Amino acid sequence: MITIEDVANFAGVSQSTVSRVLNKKEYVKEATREKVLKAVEELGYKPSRLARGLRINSSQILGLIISDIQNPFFTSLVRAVEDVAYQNNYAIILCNTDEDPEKEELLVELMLSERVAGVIITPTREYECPILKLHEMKVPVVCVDRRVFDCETDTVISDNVESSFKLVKHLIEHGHEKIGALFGSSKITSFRERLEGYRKAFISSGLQVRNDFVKQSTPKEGEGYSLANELLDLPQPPTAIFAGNNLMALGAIHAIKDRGLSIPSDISLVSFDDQEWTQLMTPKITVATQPKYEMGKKAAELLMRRIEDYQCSVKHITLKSKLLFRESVKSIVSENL
Amino acid sequence: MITIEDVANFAGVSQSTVSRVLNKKEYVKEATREKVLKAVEELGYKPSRLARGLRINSSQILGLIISDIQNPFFTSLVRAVEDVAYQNNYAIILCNTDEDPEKEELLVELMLSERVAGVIITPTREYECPILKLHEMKVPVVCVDRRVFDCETDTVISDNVESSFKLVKHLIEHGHEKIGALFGSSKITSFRERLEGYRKAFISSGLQVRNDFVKQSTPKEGEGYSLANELLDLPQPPTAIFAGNNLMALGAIHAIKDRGLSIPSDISLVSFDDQEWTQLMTPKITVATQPKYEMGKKAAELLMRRIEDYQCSVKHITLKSKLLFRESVKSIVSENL
DNA sequence: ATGAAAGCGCTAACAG
DNA sequence: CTGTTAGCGCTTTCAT
Repeated sequence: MITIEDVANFAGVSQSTVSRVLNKKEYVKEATREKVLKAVEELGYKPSRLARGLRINSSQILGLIISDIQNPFFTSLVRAVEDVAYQNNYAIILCNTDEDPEKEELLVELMLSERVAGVIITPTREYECPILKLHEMKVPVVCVDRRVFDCETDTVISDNVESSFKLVKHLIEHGHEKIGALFGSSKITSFRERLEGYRKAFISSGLQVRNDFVKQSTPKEGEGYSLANELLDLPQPPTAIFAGNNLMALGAIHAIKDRGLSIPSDISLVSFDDQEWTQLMTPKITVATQPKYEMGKKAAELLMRRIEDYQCSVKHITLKSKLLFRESVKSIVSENL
Repeated sequence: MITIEDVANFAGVSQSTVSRVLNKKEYVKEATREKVLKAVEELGYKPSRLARGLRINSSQILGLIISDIQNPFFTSLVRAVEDVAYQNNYAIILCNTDEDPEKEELLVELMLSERVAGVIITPTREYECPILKLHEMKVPVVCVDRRVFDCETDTVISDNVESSFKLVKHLIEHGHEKIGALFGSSKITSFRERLEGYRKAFISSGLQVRNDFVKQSTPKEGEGYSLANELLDLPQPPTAIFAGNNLMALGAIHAIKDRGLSIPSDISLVSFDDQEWTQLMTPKITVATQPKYEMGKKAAELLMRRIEDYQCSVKHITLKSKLLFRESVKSIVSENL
């Protein structure tokens, strides 16, 4: 492996000079600059990012800690972060928490161990979050998709309360009053906010929220399936289901199909995120779609900004979701007349 | 940040001793071992992976270079690699080539720069691949999903020729002779092999392969859409389409829908990978599904093995796909009678 | 079984 | 504008 010393010798200059031209921080005479660049080229020199990192106590790596890369919502987000990271000559280390706070903590420690330049994270809970450790070590952090209340952190989320409100309002306007809801834990702010939107929609319509219709668990497909079954097993089952994320929606759909029921004639359904299947299946599913890529991009930009200036003011960005009204909601107003 | 020196001082031993107990390579007296461990615990010491990496000239990081994380096929693969990597205390750096050989080369250089312990890659082409650079530097490499002919490398792929053969044979058995095919470039071995399977199916049935029915381009949805349109525009369009991957299938489906045609009554379709939408849409799509997670897992295991012993024998693993015959193929044999 | 010391490849004062 | 020098935090001989 060829080192900075080799380059220096080859070019007949000192290591510092090589370092200077490569980091283009200080002035170097044009002639020597060219000599060095030629040596670099000739020798095919690639700086050791490890050595550099050790010296400046920070690697050219960003940590990206998400719930699960297999959730297509996060996939887009990851891609966005990667795109801006690579533009800025950062690599990214990707990790999944699987919504497990202990795993999250281990991963944060990994990030510390790797001396990453910054981390983007979807925290598993709003309090007692390991982000504090990052703050202690002055590692730039930005939260994405979810918020955290232990500390002040740059954040990018979508308008959960509002999109959720609109989705449920849409159901209510179509005559639904018994609306089952499937959410992840309320310790995850996105779900707490969606639940809040759900409640607000009821209240604003002068309706009572029935807590037995609100089911919460791990926001995965399997849980969506069993919680939907619990709803369907109720003596007076809901006429519509509001799924708190795309995975739970998938579970709910399978639960509905497995009972031989159909959407929307037997039961209506709304959910989040415009996955391929939501528009390919019959009926097309009504969803609120978050600007996933944009969220990741903004988060990465906020992180780059804070890496440049650790002291800059904290920003909270809320991006708007788009409502896509499709075919999965049946109007049952006539039945009430 | 607390260092190994702090731990040594706290425990009243030397740095070497601390290093020894932490790397558990050499014998240390039980009593001192405990003292050190207690100090580590007390102080909350996290070794700098950067410093360690610099010293041993290799980080505890694996490089994972894929086409595009947004392709669900790769998503599962990535998850598998991550799972075994973390089990072995490695982190992973994730990158997308977008099928661009230049980008691939840059990414390989990044890996070299980061002194990753090994890399798993889906090469963008079979020859002139930057894997050679990795070999030069004796960095362990394993190819996944695709092969490479420039050098001997551990490889994990699926049985592309065979699964492709079966898929096309299935179409032929249902009376289809005009079968359009959508593939990525033949420089990508998986597509070359799938094309080979396609050809073999024709030959084994005593049929002629019509080259104007074989379309190749970037294996993305957009290209799938336009190539499918080219096929549909033919004076004698095919009665079935064989899509070379899930993205191109999606494009083809949209092309078909946009023309007001329907599957399978107007045109049959088969493809790869059991994505959610393939079984949620009507009709359910007949596919060959590759053991994605298993492929990633095997690849990661091969890599761990080669990291342990760089000289071990090269392995080529081919995993079996499963055929899922569903509703997207119409029998047209009767029409021929 | 343990300590002392050197050095991995780089950057950043500090001189000049 | 450029060179000298001193580490960053760790592992690894080499002694003892």
